[in-house]
Amino acid sequence: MVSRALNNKYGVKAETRERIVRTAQEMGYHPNILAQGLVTRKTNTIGVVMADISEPFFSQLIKGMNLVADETGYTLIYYNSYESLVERSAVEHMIKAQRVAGLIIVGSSIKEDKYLSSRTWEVPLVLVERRLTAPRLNCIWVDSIAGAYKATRYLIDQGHRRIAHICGTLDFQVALDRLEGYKRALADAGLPYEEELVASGHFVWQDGYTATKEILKQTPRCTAVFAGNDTMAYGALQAIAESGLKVPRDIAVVGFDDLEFSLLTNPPLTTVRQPRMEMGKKAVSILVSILAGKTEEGVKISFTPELILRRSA
Amino acid sequence: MVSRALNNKYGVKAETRERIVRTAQEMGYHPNILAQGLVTRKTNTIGVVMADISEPFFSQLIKGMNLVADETGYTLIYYNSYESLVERSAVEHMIKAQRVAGLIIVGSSIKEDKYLSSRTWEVPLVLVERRLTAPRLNCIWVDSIAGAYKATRYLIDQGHRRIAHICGTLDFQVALDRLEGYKRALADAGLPYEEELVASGHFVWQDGYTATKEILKQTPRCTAVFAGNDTMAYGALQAIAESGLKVPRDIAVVGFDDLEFSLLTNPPLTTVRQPRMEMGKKAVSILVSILAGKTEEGVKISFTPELILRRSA
DNA sequence: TCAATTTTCACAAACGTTTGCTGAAATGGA
DNA sequence: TCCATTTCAGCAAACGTTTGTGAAAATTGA
Repeated sequence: MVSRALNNKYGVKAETRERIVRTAQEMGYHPNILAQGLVTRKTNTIGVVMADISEPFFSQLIKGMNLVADETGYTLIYYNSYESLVERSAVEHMIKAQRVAGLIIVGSSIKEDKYLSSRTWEVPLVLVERRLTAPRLNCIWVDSIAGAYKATRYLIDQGHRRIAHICGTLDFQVALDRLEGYKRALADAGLPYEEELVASGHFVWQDGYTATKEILKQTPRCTAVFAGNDTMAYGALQAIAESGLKVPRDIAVVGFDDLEFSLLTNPPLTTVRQPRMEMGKKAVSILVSILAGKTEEGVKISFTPELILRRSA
Repeated sequence: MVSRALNNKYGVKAETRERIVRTAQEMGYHPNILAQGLVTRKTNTIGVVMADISEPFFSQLIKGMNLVADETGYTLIYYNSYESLVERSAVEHMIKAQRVAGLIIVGSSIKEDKYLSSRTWEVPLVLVERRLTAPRLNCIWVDSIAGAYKATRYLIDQGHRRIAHICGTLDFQVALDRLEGYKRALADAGLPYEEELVASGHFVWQDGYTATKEILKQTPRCTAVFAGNDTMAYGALQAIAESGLKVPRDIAVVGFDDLEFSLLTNPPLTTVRQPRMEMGKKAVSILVSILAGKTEEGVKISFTPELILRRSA
């Protein structure tokens, strides 16, 4: 019958199938996706949960996800969990009400770890920017420890001895990891870890700015700042400029992420690049592959970040 | 029965309804959205078509749309029409296959005008950044003519007499409008319109950069550049900096859009602000209102942009 | 108390697919 | 030619809702 013909199932002569497909085309037939979902008990919808879709960090990630979703015939729906804790209801909602086939959760807080790990979800979960050990959880992340190590090591190799670090919210694994990478690089170079050189922010411009202002008051002054992300590095650049100091002559600055705008700062920002579009693509393709039964759950993929040398360090 | 109780329909005693709702809650009941859509023949899905979701211009727009969609119980699905012409199939696809209840199309090219205007669509269409007269089409746009007029006028008032304009792709109404606003301001001030002071780009950084490099070669040199959007203004700033000239001392620069980064350029960019989040909110709320039958189709809403004075002009 | 009216409740059809099942037709081998 | 096997076609059930319809129950007015 028609359904079997269009879906390439058994029991239809090739010639008949072709005729059916052709006339369906002519009649402008499009299957009703709702009826399909209802009877097959699965949808072609993937839910994506992230903090705030408007943050520049996410744009390339989203683009990558959309690209692969288009190719594979899946539809993405986005949910903003502005405060991380709301994420819980977001997850339930997407699974229960929206009937998503799978879920991608970007950059959840470590506070959610038990929640995410403790149960087996009705649908496969892909965690981006997280590395959890729970066997059913699929994780994709950039090795932030290695990235931070590279950045710090580079500064040390350039002769810097007092290197400040503005780390992100420590509820997030990436912030912890970047701090860890910073510490290790220091330790490996035989440099002391000085508490007063580490400030904490929330990954936003304002915090990078304020933290840097504080750090600049210290004597002896640091000669380099490694920011936990590019946005805070922009704040650092601003604070340094206002202090009348020159980057990189007086102070070097290194960021993390390599946002598009980092090419355009003054001076262009040396930073650790995360392959954001690649990660987005990977997140969807892994999930699709799991949904198709081609891949076992429990995928763990780590990307290695790259230090991009520009003029700020 | 249960359905009527949960949906607040007639024929259910208040007390019974409450009991039903309560037990439904206890049982963790969530209605199957597909079955609902199937029988009511309508979905709670809104399709959004734009050129490229990863462009910074769209982020606030998306945020605003998501915000209102969440509130009103609608789900947004995004489609990137990388090349504008692909938009056609995108529109068909969303209506036919995805069964969207309505469609928001952001920044379509004027080449698509006949296509969009010529027929009455199965679902309501909201066009953002466009103003078309077709009676069934709902349009939301920023008055780019007024915005460009304000920007140019401001430069004139500051004493500039040779003002360059880098306009965007002239397939887009906003580019035409901004050029028009520029011309009108010139005319009103009794200044000549000089062709060689107008360059054309595609709204991207690189084009702003290249165009400015060219313009700077002219003698007498212009003393101000009005860019068709902020991204091209960033390119202009870069080109000017490389020429050894100072902004705003030697050349003033004004942009259009007021992207987040425009606060962080060197110097911070004077620009025409578009209320992007507001527009996103409005787009969805209008559409929802039309879908609910509360608003007649054919809505035309124009926002007035604001000139944000910073240090680049 | 009884009829008229209103409220409540349950049944069943319908939405547009997929898919198991059954019988018919075609094909192949002897 | 006939039986066994394979291929094909179509019927009907099921997915989980909404909603029209009609019966039963409750309420009202006289």
